[in-house]
Amino acid sequence: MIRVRFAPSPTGFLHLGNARTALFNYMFAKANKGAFILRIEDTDRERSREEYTAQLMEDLKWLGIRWDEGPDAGGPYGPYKQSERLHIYKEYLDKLFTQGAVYKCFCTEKELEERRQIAILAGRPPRYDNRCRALTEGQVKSFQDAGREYVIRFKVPENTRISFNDVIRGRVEQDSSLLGDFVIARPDGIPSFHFAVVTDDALMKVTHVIRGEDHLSNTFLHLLLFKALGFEPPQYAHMSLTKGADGALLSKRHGVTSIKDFRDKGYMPEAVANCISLLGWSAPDKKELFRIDDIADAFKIDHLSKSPSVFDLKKLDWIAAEHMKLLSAGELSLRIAARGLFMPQIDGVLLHRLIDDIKGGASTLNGLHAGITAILGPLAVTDGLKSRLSQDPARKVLSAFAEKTEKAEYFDRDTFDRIIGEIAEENPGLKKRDIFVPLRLAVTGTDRGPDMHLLMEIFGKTGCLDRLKNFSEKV
RNA sequence: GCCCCGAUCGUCUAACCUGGUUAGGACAUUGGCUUUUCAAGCCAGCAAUACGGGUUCAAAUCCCGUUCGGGGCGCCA
Repeated sequence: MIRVRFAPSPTGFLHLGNARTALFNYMFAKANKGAFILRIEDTDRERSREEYTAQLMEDLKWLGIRWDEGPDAGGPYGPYKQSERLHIYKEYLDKLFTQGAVYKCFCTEKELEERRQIAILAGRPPRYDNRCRALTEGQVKSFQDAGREYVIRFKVPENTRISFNDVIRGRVEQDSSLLGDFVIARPDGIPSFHFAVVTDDALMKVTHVIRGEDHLSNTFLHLLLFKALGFEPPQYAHMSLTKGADGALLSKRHGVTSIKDFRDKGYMPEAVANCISLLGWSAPDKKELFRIDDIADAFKIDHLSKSPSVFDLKKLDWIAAEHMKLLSAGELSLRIAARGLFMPQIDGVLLHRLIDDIKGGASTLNGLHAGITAILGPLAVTDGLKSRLSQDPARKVLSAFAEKTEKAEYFDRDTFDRIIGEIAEENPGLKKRDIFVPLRLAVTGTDRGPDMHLLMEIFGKTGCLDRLKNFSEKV
């Protein structure tokens, strides 16, 4: 049985890049009928916050990602929060001590930092120099007696070629001599990322670790730990990272990048998920528009690109508009209502026709809602509008239209067409656009929008005349 | 600095593994059509194998180097 996990640390909002990692893990699990585990990596006590865990889970669910095992769902290998697994790490840490695979390091952070700077200046790799590894028992004892704090470091074997077969990248290798002895437990006994990850992946029987390329170099350390602990390592798949338009890794300064941001803007979850799945991956049939759950079964992990990709908001807007078109007006108004946005009070059938007419032009629910209210809401007569309509032929068209409409007994589609036809006849020089644009401007305040027939139907005879009158009074 | 990874249109990508394509698609952009403006839709155009060697009858594809980009070298994850 294939088992994968997504292991975020609750130090902020779920980011587009992390969401993408979660999504690929989810799809991989689904495609292979495996299990998807959510594990919260909250060993950084200073930065981890409980509310971020809740937010993380909410964002994941919003995107349509469900997990089989996790802090809330439970599961056979829990607990799924690292802060609740401290006793487990302690057990394995003791084991490593017994084996002599680790040692106590009394270097202070300040010392370490100084030596790091010196190393960089001297052109040496800024890694730990392993000096506490050589401490005698007596030295260790006297340090401890003096009450000095210590961390636990793992003894990296010397001159060993570490290599593994990455599912996406193929063979990857490095010489262990380049690696310094790394910290696996802090003075308070809390494990470091490396130690917690390896222990948990092993104990949770994770078969495939799908994560960002930023962890590629860490994998060498993890492999060493797996070996020391006597566990079989999982398969690794390191995905390319996502960058902003400037080529730098996607971060807060690129603007809208957290899942919460997209949600707040009114993007629909299926569109966001669709869009980020296209970063570094393409569906076997080359389709670009889909719902994740519809294509997940065809997901192939080795189809992932090795090179980083740039997130393009324009493409998201297009995908989002396409998803908008796929939904019915009824569904769309439900979703808008669910956001706490109010719709103007007009006939439901007409409203739905209006939504169907303009939904393809919007990328977000907020945008769609704004479009609707802009059309139906009170008309703001701006100076720009005034200057465009206060001269002929616009002026003439408007007064002719008002006059004829006033006289008309009915105000339906045919009547409207007839009136337009008459105005055209009476003003031979005018193109149809010369008639429609002023009319649309006077009635809706904008030169773009849905079909005029629909608009006239929505406003009705009196509505139209009121709007025209309101306008002429202000000019 | 050292190590690891990568490189196809402006962007996302297909073709790479298993050498032979007019290097395909999508977004964006440009033009046209349609039209009840705009949008949408439809059609068309622009646009790429980073560079240099090698292997081969043949290289985007395999190999080496250069350049460029990213990541890592934390008591962050």
